[in-house]
Amino acid sequence: MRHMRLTDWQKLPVSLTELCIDTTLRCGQSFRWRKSEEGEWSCSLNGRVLSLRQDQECLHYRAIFPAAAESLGAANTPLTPPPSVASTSFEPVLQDDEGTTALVKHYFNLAPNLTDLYEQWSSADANFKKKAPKFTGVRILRQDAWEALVGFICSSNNNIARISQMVEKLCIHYGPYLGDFDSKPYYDFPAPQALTGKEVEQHLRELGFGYRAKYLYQTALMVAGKEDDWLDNLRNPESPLLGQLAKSAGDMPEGGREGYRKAHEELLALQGVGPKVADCVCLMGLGWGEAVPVDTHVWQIAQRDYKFGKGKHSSLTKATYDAVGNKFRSLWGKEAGWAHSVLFTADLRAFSERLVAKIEVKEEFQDVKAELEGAAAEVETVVKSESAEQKRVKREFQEERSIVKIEEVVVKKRGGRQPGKRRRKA
DNA sequence: GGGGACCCTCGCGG
DNA sequence: ACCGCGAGGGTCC
Repeated sequence: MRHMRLTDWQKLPVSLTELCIDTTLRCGQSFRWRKSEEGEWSCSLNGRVLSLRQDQECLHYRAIFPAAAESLGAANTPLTPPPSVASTSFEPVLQDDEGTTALVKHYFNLAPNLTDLYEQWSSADANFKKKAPKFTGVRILRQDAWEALVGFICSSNNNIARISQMVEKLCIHYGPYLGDFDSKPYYDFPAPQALTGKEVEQHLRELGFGYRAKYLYQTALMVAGKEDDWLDNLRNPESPLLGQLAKSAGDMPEGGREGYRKAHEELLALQGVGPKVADCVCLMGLGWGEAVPVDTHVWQIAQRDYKFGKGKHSSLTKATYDAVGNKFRSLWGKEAGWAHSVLFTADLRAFSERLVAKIEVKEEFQDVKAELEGAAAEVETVVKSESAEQKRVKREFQEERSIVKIEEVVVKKRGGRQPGKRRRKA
């Protein structure tokens, strides 16, 4: 076991409309972030564990580093030396923190002004204008392309909870061990080479990956067999790797820029990568803002709000897929994929933060109950008038309820008042 | 280009 | 209580 070293909290001024990590880290972009009971988000990233909190004004962050970075991957890791010795053998704290600051700014893609972009998309599209206000601060992350590729190969015909578990298993079984913190082991994301062993496919099947086991193994083989920078060479030059210089990527035709189309096409050659997964990797891993992944959710949005689903585009064929992307690109422009993610998030069932936000403001359990009764009445009327939406609304409501229950537990733990009746046997 | 099959897990309705 | 069924950020053949 190797202990890890914790840096001090640092902060970056960011408003919640420019970045909301509670939304952004849960909306199915990355499947690795976890939120602790204390409300702290964490994820292993670039050889460290990054932790985050956010308040009205700032994003607060700190990192946990392996105690001896130079011995990473060594078979026989030496025991951690005593602190007096240890402090001299590491990089200086200042340097670590500098690196973490740059990583945070880079990973969260903080350069574009999201408020301005929302403004543009709203003036171009009444539907966006209607839906977006409850989902501000949804920002496309600049994830590692390989990690995005793996995550989205796992995503096919799957749900976010299971995808997250699968990705975690990959890190635990194949990722580099970073060290222990609070007597828990941490692992980074595995490189392609780590998944090329002959036994990998069978092992992943045993771990519950299903048919995606083969996709991951085959894709790892293919990527590992190419040049090391193959994937990163498909990046948008306007969105380069950390520390590299940005270059223009040209004007954008309806079908997207040349570099985007090239990247998309190359990715399609990989196992388990179809048009949707390729677009996810282009958008979230390679910095192509015009990539619009069309999945079942987006397809439903396109039918419900953008007049698809009839005539030539009655089913989601490849031609329809492209038409939906083109429609959104012509509507929202070069960052169409960013706008698409806002609407996608607004449609995600897992999102019930409207209620939770109210609870936090009120802080009173009785008020929450009143809120719930009111919500219940609302739901009933909706159900009566819109039978097509009946199931969806009901389920959404039930999920909101379950979140409220979690909040109740928190209130109780804090020594708040008891709920009284309605106690269930555990 | 359409339509199954595909791994697995969970929630729902009978 | 048990079971069949469909859906979950699709892709392959």
